[in-house]
Amino acid sequence: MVSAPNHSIDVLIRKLESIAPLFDEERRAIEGLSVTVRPMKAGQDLVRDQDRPSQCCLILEGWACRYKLLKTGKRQIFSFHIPGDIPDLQSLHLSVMDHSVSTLTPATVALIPHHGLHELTARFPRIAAAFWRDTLVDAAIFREWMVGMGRRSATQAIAHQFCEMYLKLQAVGLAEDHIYKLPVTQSDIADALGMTNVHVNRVLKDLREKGLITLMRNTLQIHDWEEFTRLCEFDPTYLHLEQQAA
Amino acid sequence: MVSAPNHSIDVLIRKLESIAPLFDEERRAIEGLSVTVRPMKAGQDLVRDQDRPSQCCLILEGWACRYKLLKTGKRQIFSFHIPGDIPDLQSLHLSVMDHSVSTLTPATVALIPHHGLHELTARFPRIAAAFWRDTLVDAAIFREWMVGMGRRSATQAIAHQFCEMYLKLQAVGLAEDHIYKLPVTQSDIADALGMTNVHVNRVLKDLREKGLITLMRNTLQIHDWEEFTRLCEFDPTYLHLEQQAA
DNA sequence: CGACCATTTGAGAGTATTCAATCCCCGTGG
DNA sequence: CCACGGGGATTGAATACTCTCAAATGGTCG
Repeated sequence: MVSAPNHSIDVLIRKLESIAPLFDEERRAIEGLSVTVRPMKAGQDLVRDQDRPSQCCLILEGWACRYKLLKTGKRQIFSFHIPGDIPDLQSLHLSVMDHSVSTLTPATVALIPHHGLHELTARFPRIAAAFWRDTLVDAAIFREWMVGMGRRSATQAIAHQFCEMYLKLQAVGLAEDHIYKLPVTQSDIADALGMTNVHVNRVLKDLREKGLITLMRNTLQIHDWEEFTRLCEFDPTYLHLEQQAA
Repeated sequence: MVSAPNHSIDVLIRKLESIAPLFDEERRAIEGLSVTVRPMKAGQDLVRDQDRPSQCCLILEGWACRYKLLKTGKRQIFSFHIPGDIPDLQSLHLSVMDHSVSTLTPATVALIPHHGLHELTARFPRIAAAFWRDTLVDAAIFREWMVGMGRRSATQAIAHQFCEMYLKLQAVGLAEDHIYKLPVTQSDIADALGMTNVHVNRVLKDLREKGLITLMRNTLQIHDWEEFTRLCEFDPTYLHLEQQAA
């Protein structure tokens, strides 16, 4: 754990500015947040179910996920998170965690105390609105995952997941040309989509054999974006990626 | 469509006060919102996918749901809504709807213009925070539904759904003694849980034969709450029903 | 090289779906 | 008052998709 250089929080400013433009004063206030930067190993919990956190985790590098474990040991993953995300932003208003957050890869996170965020959002309603909007997009993604689990075939669900990941990564400059690093295991994907790792493996094999994707050493390439999105009925509206007017 | 008597919005004030206490000034400001009360038939859309609404719908009476239709005609229901809910509150910050909202029963709704809500939340950050918190609970419920679809057996998923509905209805005084009116079809339940109506029917039959529930003429009774919640591993934490301190 | 984890493959079992057909309840109209 | 009509509920039989259990293969790091 080291003291934070102020620019570590730039990734948050960029994220918020992708939601709505910020005034200089607002930007300075965000830069003034006191944060603690912490390196993490893969598979470490950032927050646990039933915790009552006093800080939020901003991901600076690496991937994380939100998940819940059932008594039977089954795991359901709710979301994947990449740099710029604050997976536990909800703890600002819901005191008890109803799920856990953990890293999927080695990662760097910035811990931001709640009181700093509370002051920030109270002083700057536009920042509060931007955070709120971010949690609404989060919820929209949850809904789309529900569609995948409830009403799409396994193939469509996985393809849809890959499309979503591509657009989210592209939005923060971590992907282009329909190629990206996918540093998660097939079991992670299975737990996200409500399948078994065995079945995920078979679907991936099928997608490869049909020439739709290349996936090796954690790098995914979608060969024909148009065809791929048609296959899984991918409509990016729910990601609300277009810049929101002020 | 008739002009709104001010007290029609009381249901919203009660809802918000169940989240966080309000000052008199805040309460008066909410009462000052101009709203339009509209009676609806069952199965009518309140908002549609791709719409750009300029108002939100507060449910005064009846049930509604959020859903999305796939090109194949399959439907996924994301949530059920009861009096006091604003199912499309997200439209305040996300201009384009990524899903639809419709009534499930005859209903009364109050339409509240966005600009009124924007002014209200800008003037009263505590009200904004209460709304935000409400959308966070919404998202928590989405996550729990994901667990149901992804990692619970059909029986557990349905039982869990019934437990959740009971607590939500009880919280607004519409249920007690583990009995409540469930005015939705088996197909609605199926579309909510990602199953077929046929399978829902078989699971319900099984729950009845095991003496766990009584369900007739849209009235559900859970015989043994303790046993029932154990059966489906129901933990109400995710509903965040405890009163939040100011 | 060995340990460990992830991926891959096979075979058999189950759960849920599909496609119909029938039943039931309730409101409407004759 | 009762027949009719329509939506929802119920049931059956065959099918399909996914899971479970197991074993083998492959890759990476110390």
